[in-house]
Amino acid sequence: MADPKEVFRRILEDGARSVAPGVAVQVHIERPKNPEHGDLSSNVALQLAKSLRGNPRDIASRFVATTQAAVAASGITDAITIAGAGFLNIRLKAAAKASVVSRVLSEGCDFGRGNAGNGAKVQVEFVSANPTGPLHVGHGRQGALGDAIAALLEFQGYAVTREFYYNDAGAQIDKLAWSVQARARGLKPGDSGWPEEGYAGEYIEDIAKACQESVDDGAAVRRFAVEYLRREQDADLQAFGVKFDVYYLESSLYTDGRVDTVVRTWGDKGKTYEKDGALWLRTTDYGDDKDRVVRKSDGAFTYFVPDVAYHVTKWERGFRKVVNVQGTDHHSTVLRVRAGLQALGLGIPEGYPDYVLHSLVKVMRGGAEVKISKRAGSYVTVRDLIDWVGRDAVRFFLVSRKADSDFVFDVDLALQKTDENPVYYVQYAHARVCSVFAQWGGEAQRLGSADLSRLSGDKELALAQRLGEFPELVAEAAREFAPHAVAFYLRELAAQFHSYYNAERILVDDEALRMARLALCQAVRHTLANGLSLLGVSAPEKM
RNA sequence: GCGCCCGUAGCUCAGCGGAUUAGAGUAUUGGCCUCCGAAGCCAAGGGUCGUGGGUUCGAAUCCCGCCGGGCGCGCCA
Repeated sequence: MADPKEVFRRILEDGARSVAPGVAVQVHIERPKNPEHGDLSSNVALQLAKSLRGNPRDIASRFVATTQAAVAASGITDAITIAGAGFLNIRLKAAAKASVVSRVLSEGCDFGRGNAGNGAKVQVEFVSANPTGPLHVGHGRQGALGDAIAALLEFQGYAVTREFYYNDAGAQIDKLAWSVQARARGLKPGDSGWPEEGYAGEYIEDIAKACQESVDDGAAVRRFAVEYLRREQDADLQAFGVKFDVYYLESSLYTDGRVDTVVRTWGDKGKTYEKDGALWLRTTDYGDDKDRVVRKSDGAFTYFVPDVAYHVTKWERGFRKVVNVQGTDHHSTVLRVRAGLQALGLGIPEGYPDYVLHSLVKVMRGGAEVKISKRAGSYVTVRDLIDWVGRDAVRFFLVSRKADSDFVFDVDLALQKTDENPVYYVQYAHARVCSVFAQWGGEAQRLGSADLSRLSGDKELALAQRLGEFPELVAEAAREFAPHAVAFYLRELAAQFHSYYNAERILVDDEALRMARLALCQAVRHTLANGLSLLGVSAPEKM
């Protein structure tokens, strides 16, 4: 059976053409919060009231009259009823509610997959940490967010590339090399002769110890340190379950001439001018509050030039959709990069690329904020979090809030193995289903022929309806780059499942009923597993 | 000072291209283990949606002011 919601939508769309010919209206179908208002509801009559200048309830009754035959033929409900200001409500037949179960069983790990992307190339750039130290919790949030966004887009039919961009050449790399050299010479942070703004973390000493290069060979030390930290970051990312397809080096943009090309093109288009010994770009032409320096008076380019050159490569590589995941502390670069791209006149759209900016992560443990770690010095690392609470909890927690709200990571909560801990609560629901199947001992394939009309209780039908929301939910989460919606959904689904599981016995003697309930449980298991997989969290069979 | 973001139950947060009585979790209180996992379930209480205006038949949702908090405002990245 087709999705009841879509059936209802089509009936109302046809109804709208007849009630209000020539008026364009988007039919929204909602699931009312109040069960007295039925299972599905639409406010289309209220929407049309404005353009038709009519009473919403009169328009609603015209809808009821004109769709009567279609409703009767649809099989999903007995009648449309009018309520309140003019809402059109329907109560679904039990069979319509349960029908989603057979769909989930046949689609399995593909349940929820969509094809909005239709194979289009998308790039998600995230983490992009410079190789000057271990990854911090902010990188963790980016990793969890970016990877989940990438997974959501893949699930909607996009060809996704996960990319990591890093600066292997700038001033901060010089500082890194100096810090390692100073350590190798026996200096410690704060000693006289320690480089100004040098890196103080313990890892600097590790690098100094491991480095076989001559202390005086700055270039060699620098190369060694960058490689060392890249390896460390990769190990952390692997422990985090994040894999990148492309690592893009900022230095390559200089060596292949792309930076020069960008600056020259701006000049050719008359977008730059000299002032105070520097070269400036007219970013104010594109909404910036002041123009920006492109080439400093010492002859070096500012960071945002290679940034723009980098985004040109994204466009040239065929990515018409690009999502950059960054901290809100970088929000000023958004306008600048877009302005820089516009100034090149390459026909790149104004809003290119998309950004998801996330705010800061505060780590709490034992009622106090944790600000330092031994390894990194001044910040808590991703590795610290994984060591404390495990990868699944870190990934689930870090995507469970919308990106632009501050996040307090409660280490003690993440360690609890109780219902207070959302990730355990969701994983536990999955493990419970698996446990039923282990006791049943039958073959899951047989569930496809279960008679779903045996599902009749309020809880099981509500659970089935909840499953039916999953495809639309993930589609919207992908559109809005909002994986937190998936985390919320999973928590609600888990709660509903636990409630059902405690209220009803699954392995009843009545075989037909048992099979129907097992089919429902299996559908829940698939949906939980699919959702968790999008978030990069495992779905354990036992806990 | 300017720009962006946030302000919803004691706490942590959803909802915000307007629409039927504002949601979830947690905390609090009271129930539920001969029976598929009590790592669970059920029930109750708890909110002037920061604040003052405006638009609308209708605003947590859209617009403006104010208050409170975060981030950014470099010829740093």
